[in-house]
Amino acid sequence: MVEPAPLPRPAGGPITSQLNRQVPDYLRGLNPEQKDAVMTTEGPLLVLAGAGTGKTRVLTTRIAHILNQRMAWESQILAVTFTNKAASEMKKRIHEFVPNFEGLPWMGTFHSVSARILRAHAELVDLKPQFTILDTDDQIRLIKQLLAADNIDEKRWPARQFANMLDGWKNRGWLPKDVPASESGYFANGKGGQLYYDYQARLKTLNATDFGDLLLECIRLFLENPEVLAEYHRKFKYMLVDEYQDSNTAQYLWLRLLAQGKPAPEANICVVGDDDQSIYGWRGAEVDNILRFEKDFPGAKVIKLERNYRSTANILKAASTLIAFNEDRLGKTLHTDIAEAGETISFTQVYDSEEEARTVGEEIEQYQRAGEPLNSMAILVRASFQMRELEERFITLGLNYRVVGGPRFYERKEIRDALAYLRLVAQPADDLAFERIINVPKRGLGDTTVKTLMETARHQNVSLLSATRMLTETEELKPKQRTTLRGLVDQFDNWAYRAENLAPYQLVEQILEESGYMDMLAADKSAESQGRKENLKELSRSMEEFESLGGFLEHISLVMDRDSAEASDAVTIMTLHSAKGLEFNTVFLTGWEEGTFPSQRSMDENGRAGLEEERRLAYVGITRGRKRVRISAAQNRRIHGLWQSAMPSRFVDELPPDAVTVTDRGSAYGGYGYGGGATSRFNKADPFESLYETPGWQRARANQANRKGGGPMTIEGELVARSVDLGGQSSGYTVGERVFHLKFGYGDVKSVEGNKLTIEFEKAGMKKVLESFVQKG
DNA sequence: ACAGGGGCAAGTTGG
DNA sequence: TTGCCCCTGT
Repeated sequence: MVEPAPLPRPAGGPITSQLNRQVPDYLRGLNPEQKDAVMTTEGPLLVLAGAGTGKTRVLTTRIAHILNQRMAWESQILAVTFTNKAASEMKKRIHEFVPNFEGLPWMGTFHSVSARILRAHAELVDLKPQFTILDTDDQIRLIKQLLAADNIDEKRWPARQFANMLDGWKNRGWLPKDVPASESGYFANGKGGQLYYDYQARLKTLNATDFGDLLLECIRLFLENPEVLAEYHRKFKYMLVDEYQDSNTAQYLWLRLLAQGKPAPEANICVVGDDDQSIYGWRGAEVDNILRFEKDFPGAKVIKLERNYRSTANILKAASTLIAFNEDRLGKTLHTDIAEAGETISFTQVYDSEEEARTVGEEIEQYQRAGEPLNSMAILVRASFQMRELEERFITLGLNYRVVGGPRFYERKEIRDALAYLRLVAQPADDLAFERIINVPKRGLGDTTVKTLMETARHQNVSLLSATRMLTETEELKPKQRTTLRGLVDQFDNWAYRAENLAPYQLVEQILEESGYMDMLAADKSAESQGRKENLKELSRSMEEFESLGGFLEHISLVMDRDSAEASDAVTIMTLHSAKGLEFNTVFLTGWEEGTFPSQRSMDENGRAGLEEERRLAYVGITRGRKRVRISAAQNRRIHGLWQSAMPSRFVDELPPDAVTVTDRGSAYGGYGYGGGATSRFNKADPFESLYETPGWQRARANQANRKGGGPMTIEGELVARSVDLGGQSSGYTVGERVFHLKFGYGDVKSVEGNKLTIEFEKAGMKKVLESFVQKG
C-alpha cells in the first residue's frame, strides 16, 4: 500500500513554542488553495477535493492549525468520518503535527460519535447506558423471529430483503411513523410498516440498537430534548466532515442539528468531498447533500482543489474526459504541474476471462522483474465474483497476492461465537447472543428445548437466560436437558463473577476452554479448524489492551475490523469500491464489459443515475493509478457458471483516444478493434435504452458484416473443448429461434442437442455453436 | 438431534 | 459455478 508523503513535523517542539509565528511550519508545502482551506476556519466551508489533491492533508492540517492557534480545545472539535480506517488515519497524521496530542475525543465515525452521545443520555431514548449494538447478522435473526411470529412465509419475503428495506428507511431518517405506506405496503402484503414498529419494540426489550438507530435515536434525542442539543451546540466550536458526498439523509439531519447552534454564516462547519467520487448511492448516500451545501449554509465559501499530485497527465486526462460524460456534477477538472504525459493507458480485449487472468499475471511478473514491488500494483474489479479466476491463476503462478474486503475478522463464525459468550456475560438480557451459543458446542439442546425456553421467556416477560434459570427449577424439561441447562447457567454465573476482576483477554480464554469450545475445535478434523483456533488466539490478543469487558464490547461492535497491515510483498486484488482513497503505481482494471461494468443491474434499476454512478466508479478506478493504468475486457466470461459473451464497456469509448493505446489480443479469435474517436460516442440522449444500440454492438455488427466467415478453425476446437465443462446443461433455445452470435452475426436455430446449437447464420452459413455464445436475437 | 442432499439465487459495503 | 437454506432420513 502506498503511503502519502509524510507531513512535515513542526520544528519547534511543543505547541507553545510555535505560538504567534507568522507562518507555522505545517503550512509549508501547501498550495494556495490548500492553504486557503486550512486558514478559513470561520464560517461554513465546502472543500471540493478531486482525487489525489491532498484532501486528507488539508483536513488534518486544518485541525492542527485550530489547535496550534488555540482557537479551541481538543474537546471542542468534532471531526466525523465514515470509516474507522479514515478516522484512525486522521488521528495518526494529526499526531505527527502535534507530538503531545492525546487524541481528539470527538473524532470518529458518525456511528461511534453517536453511540457516545447516546450512552450519555440513554435513558432519554428508552435505553440503558450499556445497550448492545447489533450488527447485520443479529438484525437478520431478529427479523426472522418476527416473521415467524407473524406467520409470514420467509421464502416469499426473505428476512434479508426486509433488512435492506429497513436500512433504506433508516438511512432516510424515517422513524416507523414516517414510512409512507407506498414504501412499506409492498412487503408481506402490507405488513411492512407494522413490522418496523415490532422490530423497534424488540430492540428496546433487548436493550439494543442497530447501526441505523445510533443515528436515528441521536436525532430523536436532539429533537425531543432541546437542552441536550444546546449542550452540544455550546460544546463544539468547529466541525469537520470527511467524504461528505457519501453522507445519507440521516447523517445529514444529524449534522444539521449539530451545526445549527449558530446562524448559518457563523457555523464553523467544514465539509470535504468530491461529487465525482460518490459511489454509494445504493447504500443511501445522497450526492445532493454536497450539491446543495451552499444553499443549506448561505454565505458558505467554496474552495476547489484541482491540483493533482498523484497521477500522470495521461491518466488525469483519461479520467477527466470520462467523467465529463456525467451530467449531475459540480464540475472540476484535475490538472497536474508535471510536464511529462507519462505512459498511455492501455486497453486490451482478450478472448475470455481466463486469458484476462493469464495476461494480467504475465504483466505483473514483467513489472516485477523490472523491479516494481508487488505492493505497488493492484487489480480492481467491479464485483467480487471476478476475483476467483485471478486468484486461481496467481496460485498457479505462485504469485503472491492479497484480497482486500473478503469476510472480515469479526464476521467469522468462531469470533462471533466467542463474542456471543462475552455479550451474554456482560448483558444477560442479550437473547440473540444466547440463542447463538446455547447449542454451540453441541450440548444436545435442540429446537424443542429452545422453543420451550422462548415460550417461558415470553410468558414471564423475562430474558432467555432468566427463563432458563426458572426452568431448571421445574419439571417441564426432560432431566437430561435440565441438568445441562443447570450447568450452563452456573457457568455463566461463574463467568459473570470472574468478569469483575479478570482481564477480558483472560476471561475469554477461560470461557472458550470451559465451555468446551476449544475441545470442539480440537475434535474438528477439517482444514479450517486450525485457522479458527488461530483467529481465537488473535481475538484474545487484541483484547489485551482493554481493561473492562464493556469497553472491549463497545469497541468491537463499532470497529470490529482487523487492520492487518501485512508486511509481505503482494499484489492487491479488490473491488473498485474498496479502492477509494488508495493509490498504486500500477492499476489493472479488468472486466470492462457491458453488463459487467457498467453493471446491467445498476442501469436497469436506476437508469441514468445508475449509469452515472457506474461511471464515477470508473473514474475512481482510473484515478487510483499513479503511473500506469491497464484496462481489459474479455469477450467471454463465465457468470453464474454459464459462459456469456459481451461487448467492451461503453466507458472504453469515452476515453480520449490520444491518451489510450489499444492492444487487441482478441483479434486472433475474430474480435474487433477499438473503434475509438468521436464518431462512436454513445448516444447520450438514450444511453441505456438497449444494450444492442451501444457503439460496441454497432461495431460488432459492422465487423461481422465485413468478416463473413469469422475467425480461424481454432475457434471450433476451442468451442468443443469448452463443451466438456458445460455438458448436460439443458438448452434455453428452441428450433426456429432467431439468435445473434458475436462473430457470426444473426441466424436461425436449426437443431438443439443439449447446450449445442446448430444455427444457420445469414452471413456465415451453417455452424455448430454452444448456446452460451449466442444471444436471443 | 443432526448430517447430508436437493433446490434456488446470484452486487458493490460501512457502521 | 458456489453457497445458503430447508427438508428428510437416520
